[in-house]
Amino acid sequence: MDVSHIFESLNTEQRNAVASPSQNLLVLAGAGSGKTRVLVHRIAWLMQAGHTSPFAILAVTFTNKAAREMRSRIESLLGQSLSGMWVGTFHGLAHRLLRSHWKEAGLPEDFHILDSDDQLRLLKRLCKTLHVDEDKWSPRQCQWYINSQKDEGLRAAHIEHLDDVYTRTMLDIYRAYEEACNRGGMVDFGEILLRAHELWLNNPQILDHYQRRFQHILVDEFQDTNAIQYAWLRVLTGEGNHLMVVGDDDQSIYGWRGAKIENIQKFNLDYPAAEMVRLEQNYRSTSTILKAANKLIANNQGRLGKNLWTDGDDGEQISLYAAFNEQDEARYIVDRVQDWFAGGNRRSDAAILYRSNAQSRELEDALLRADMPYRIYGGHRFYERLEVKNALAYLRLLVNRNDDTAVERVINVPTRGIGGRTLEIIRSFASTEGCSLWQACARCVNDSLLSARAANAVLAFLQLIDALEQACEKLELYRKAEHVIAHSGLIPHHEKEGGEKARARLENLEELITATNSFDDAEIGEDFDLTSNATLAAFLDQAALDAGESQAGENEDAIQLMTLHSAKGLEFQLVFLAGMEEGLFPHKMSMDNISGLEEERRLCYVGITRAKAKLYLSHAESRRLHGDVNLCRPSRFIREIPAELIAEVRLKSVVTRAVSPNLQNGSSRINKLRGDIEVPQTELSLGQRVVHGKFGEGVVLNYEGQGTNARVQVNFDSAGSKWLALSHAKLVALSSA
DNA sequence: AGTCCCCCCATTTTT
DNA sequence: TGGGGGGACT
Repeated sequence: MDVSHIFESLNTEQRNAVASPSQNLLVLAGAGSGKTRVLVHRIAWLMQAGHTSPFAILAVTFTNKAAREMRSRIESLLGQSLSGMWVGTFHGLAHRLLRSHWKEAGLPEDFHILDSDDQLRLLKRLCKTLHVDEDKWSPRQCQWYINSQKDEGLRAAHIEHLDDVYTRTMLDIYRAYEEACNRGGMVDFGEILLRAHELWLNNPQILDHYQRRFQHILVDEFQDTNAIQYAWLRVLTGEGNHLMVVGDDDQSIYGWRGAKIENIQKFNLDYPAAEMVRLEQNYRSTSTILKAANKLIANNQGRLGKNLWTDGDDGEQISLYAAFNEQDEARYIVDRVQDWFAGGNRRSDAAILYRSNAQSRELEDALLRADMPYRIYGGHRFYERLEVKNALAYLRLLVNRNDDTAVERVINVPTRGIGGRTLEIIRSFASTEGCSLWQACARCVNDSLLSARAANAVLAFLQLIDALEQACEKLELYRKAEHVIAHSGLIPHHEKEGGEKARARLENLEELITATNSFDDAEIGEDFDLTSNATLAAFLDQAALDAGESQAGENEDAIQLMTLHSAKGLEFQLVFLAGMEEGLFPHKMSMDNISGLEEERRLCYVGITRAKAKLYLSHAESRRLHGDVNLCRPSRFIREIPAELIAEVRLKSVVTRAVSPNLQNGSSRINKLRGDIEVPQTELSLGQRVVHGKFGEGVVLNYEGQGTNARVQVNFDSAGSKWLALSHAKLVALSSA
């Protein structure tokens, strides 16, 4: 068969990777080097040149979005549908295994998935029951502890009873949590991976089956795998399996949630004969941007090593703006975006990236003032919104009455007179009898364990769910959703909140119906009966495992705002890295140890390499944080970029920054370059008339503090009265004429 | 049961 | 500075 079309658009290294005969292959793919392309073409190559059946291929990604994109790109390259091929996230694939082999995995057939919100609610209740001192151990902390242990592949029983209070307390809760999950048939995200791993260890015949089946295993974003994901892969890859992993150690930015950069750095230790292919040619950015990225990341130790290059031009210099404060920074950025848009470009080709979400507010304000459409990524995901989760809980009860999480959630939403006291009776009945909350409800009503009023209310709830199920029995999935939302009382309940909030909630409920309507059961395969409970259950699983991409206003031409973390994998013509300040980026929580700092540096590397044509860096000399003003030094990352690549921006003109090697203090250099704005501070006195770069002219009203802490209050003619840090405000004294 | 107020907290986020 | 959660009060 002619397979030349698979190679046509590839460079030499990409071809080497795609057609590699090695059993184990590590593709070290720099940013913008065609990583997904190589994966997609490799699969096409396996199928067309190697006559590999799609059934023999397993492709793993981290997000559902990446999985969908990969599948559709392979399909369009091959011009055929790939229904037999397993393409999905670690969680999605592991979940699929558990559904097929629930018995061997020690799960009930109707087990359901606990998302992080459900998990937290459960932990809150457990902490109460166990009388854990909430001031010392927050449920959030427990959640973090349990999830990190599971990420490491550890169950409570595996952990040593160290003699410190922390471990002991956490273990008590972990054990109680495991027990509750087992009793209720609940599985959290970490548990999905853990069980899937154990499934193979405990059932050699099942493992053998999948090892035989998946001759070729491909993993994307390998630098993000955590211990349990890696262990799962290790077990799956037996004697004869072929493993290809693609990743970039320089883009590992999720160490804080368990990702092990060592997995990629030490790949050749576990797979000794592994071949390594480097993809270093970059098709995204200008040479200037790549040089900056290369130099920056060279400061990290223990890298596999890689040097990005391009055929293309140098492009524009990187612009650096030293803002007076965060407002000035935002204003500057918005001005640049307006110029860009006025120059005939699309707003959506520009992105503002920042380290922490709190930074978005100031930027939003400035964008709003400038009447510039914007879109913020992140925030609550669709399926995690309160109203959506409420509706899903009702739907879950149709499938499984014994879903305690769902009962807890909606037994009194909307309010039907089942208060804390009643619920407490039901809960304790359930735990002494070892039955589900639903069963406890029914028996408490029958055995008259509740007051007449409470009993009526509980009965009404039970009857409501039964009635909903009956009405839904023969309906298609989206009709079910429609009916449940309409008759659960959720609409008036959320309407009552009033205002914009209520409107948004009702819209989301509508959106949920749309989502059920377009739910594509192709992914589950065989079962096409849209009215079956199985279809509903499959939808609910998908809702738990998929963030729900749908975002409002997706088609509007808007500038993109997001954290550096969520920018990974994306690219934009124009990129702003805002808040390049010590303590913010690198963040103060991560800068006191080498590994934290190096991860921050990788994050910066990710940010820089998002830019195709033009990169702006900015930092504020003072920034309001948690209410009070902080003076900020420019980020060390700015200094790690060669000075000749950077053009410093001043208010009215652009000057090229002088090349001055190895200056220890970046800000002193900056001040030197701005010598013309600097002013001897002794000239200021009360009543003195001054001019400020941003606020214009004003009169000194007051001052306090000394040295670097000195502040002056100035009453500006147009901007009103402000307190300014004297060492940073760059006030120029005017003759008092 | 619902509202209001106070106190505490404050990186990054996917599944 | 501001949002969320918990407790107390109506």
